[in-house]
Amino acid sequence: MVEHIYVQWYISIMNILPEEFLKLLSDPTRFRCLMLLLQEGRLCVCELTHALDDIQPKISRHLASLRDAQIVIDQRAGQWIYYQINPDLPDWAKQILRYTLKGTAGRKPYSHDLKKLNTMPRRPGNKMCA
Amino acid sequence: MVEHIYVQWYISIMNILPEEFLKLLSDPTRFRCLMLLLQEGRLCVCELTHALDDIQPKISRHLASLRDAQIVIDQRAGQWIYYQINPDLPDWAKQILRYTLKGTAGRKPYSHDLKKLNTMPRRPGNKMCA
DNA sequence: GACATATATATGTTCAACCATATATATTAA
DNA sequence: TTAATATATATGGTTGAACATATATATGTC
Repeated sequence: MVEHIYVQWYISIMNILPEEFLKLLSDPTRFRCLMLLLQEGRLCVCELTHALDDIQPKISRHLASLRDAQIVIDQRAGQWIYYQINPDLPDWAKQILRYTLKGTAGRKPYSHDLKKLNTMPRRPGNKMCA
Repeated sequence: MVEHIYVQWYISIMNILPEEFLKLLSDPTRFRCLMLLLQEGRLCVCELTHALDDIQPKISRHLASLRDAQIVIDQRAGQWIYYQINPDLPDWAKQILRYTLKGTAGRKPYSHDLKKLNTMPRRPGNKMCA
């Protein structure tokens, strides 16, 4: 007699509200993380910390808010926790990310972030993470 | 010898930053206005005020911030000032608006806003504006 | 004057930044 | 195996700045 309460959970990911989605995208730190994840697929906290040249608690906190909203998902691999954009994101949300990435093309912090990531000395998986 | 300073102005509209664009979209009031403008093309302040069922200074102030960022443009017609989405917006920004609109389909405040607008008693252009 | 819109000021709330600390895993050595 | 240490990530708690709201008032048009 109470089963109907749980039905909603199966489509919970489809119910991300545009207002919530845009709110989370509107923070520069979160946005930069998402742009990198969109291009790289899968990054751990220390990689994002290095790429954005910022402090770890800050990055971790923003990733947590993205995870709470199910915009990203996390996955532990040993010592590292990898984040990636939720593949079950509704199409409209994926398209927004895709076009925002176009908007960042050749722009100030974004292209630099990607360069910084790719020149990171010891990427995780190889011994230690910087 | 100083002409090069002014060259930048001609492409100023193309230089809207994704971070600025998303920040402005992240406010519910501004976002609801934009969704209506996207569907209706051209609306005055009193129409938006009626549709969102909110107070005029609030709507006006948010429209001003959108205008300052050149996301919308305004045009006076008698006592009314009409707003519309800037047709010179870069493609990525237009696409974002297009897909956010999809995200609002059948959602709580948005579909109601459009109904409220279309059932507005005296739309401007016809005598008085409610 | 009546209506439409804009702006000024004050107030309230949200939220990001920061520091410190906690948890978890890995590594090394005894 | 256990202990000690290093690395990776997460979270509490506080502060301050940004910003949205509300009220009042100003400007502009008919």
